[in-house]
Amino acid sequence: MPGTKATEAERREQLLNAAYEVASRKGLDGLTVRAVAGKAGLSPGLVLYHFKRKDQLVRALLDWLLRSTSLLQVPETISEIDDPVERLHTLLRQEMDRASSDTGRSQLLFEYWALGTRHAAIRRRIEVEMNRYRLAFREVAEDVLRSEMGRFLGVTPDGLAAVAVSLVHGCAVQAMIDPKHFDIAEYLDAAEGLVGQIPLPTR
Amino acid sequence: MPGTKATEAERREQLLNAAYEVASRKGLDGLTVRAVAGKAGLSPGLVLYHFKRKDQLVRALLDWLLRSTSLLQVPETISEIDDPVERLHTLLRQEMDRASSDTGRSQLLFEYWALGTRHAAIRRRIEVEMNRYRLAFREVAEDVLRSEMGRFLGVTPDGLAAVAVSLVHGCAVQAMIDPKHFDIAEYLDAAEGLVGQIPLPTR
DNA sequence: ATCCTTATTGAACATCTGATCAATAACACG
DNA sequence: CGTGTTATTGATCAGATGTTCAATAAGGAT
Repeated sequence: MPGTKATEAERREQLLNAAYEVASRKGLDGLTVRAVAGKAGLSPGLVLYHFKRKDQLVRALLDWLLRSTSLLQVPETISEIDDPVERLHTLLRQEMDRASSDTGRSQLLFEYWALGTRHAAIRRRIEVEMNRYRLAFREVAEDVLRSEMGRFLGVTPDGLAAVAVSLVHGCAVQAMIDPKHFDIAEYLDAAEGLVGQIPLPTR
Repeated sequence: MPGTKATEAERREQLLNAAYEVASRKGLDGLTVRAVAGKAGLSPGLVLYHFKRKDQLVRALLDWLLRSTSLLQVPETISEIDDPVERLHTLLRQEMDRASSDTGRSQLLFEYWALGTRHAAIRRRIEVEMNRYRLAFREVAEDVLRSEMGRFLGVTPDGLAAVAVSLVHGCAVQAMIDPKHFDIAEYLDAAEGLVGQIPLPTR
């Protein structure tokens, strides 16, 4: 009674897509072997044939998530900007917009984040991603500090990068939990106003 | 075979204490009726006698958590500070220190936060707490903007307050997930350096 | 002492979960 | 066409979990 076969890669991808749909609707709690199988129109046994245990499916879904949105990409349009402060502004703006629009994916990543608190394997995966993210900001932060040495006394590139990361995460989280009281434009203005008080382009 | 009785309030408190111990060790996933009963040395049936359903226990534990650390308290030592910028600095420092030291409680709150994404009742509870928190910062933020009008163009009190909240949460989260790469002193300096570039007291 | 309310117990039930596995058919290959 | 490999199925198991409930005793009231 088996159905048509498929290559390992194809089936895994199909199952991961199903897993994402399930998890993004029902959360990580609702992510069950049977639910994934059902969503994919396949049998429960098959899910565990391709992912030996459930936690391997959960980890694979996290990898899939991170792969399908490599978290920070600095497009040429940004790296071409001359003024470092304005470059940081633009980068922050881009990331906050993305984080606060992509609510579905952000929610799921948020759940993984909380899960990482207890499960070392998940935590490690998130650590490296967070590092990658922070380092991308660090480069721009270095330029900012170099170009305006006197202004930021005692501020290190790492510190500034960590703060930038917080601003993005904080934006995503507040937009997720309490969208009504959260005005993203105001938030952006405040964030940019802090990181170098330069008359902003008309808004 | 029943054991000694207790008043409703006492038993609830005892069970909530047990629930906290279980949840802070095993996470919200590990928070099970039997585990709570076991930790309290009572029977599983009794847990559901006092909290009719499990999700009521979960909600009660969240209330208990929030009650036992009313999230932001502005002590007189802070409200007495004259300079608004320095007042904001001190408040930020206090909150970041607390958030990054109290890791156990912070972790649990973080899990509730993620849970709120899916469960409206939890989310609402967190919303009001987040509002309370943000409003406390808003007052100080207003003073800062009033005292240095020219410096922060286009920055509103709400925006600045939201950013301050992000800085605290971001600090807590980064300290939780990746304590190795997270230097809190650097982070503090960077955050303070942004919120008003004033020569810091020697560090 | 006796009664009555009720807090407490622990067994039992129903459900859901991850996991196992023998049976089966799809497919590649000779 | 025949044969062997293996992807697929679905029933099944074992364990955990939330919830119910009859039985029981504890403690206050009379």
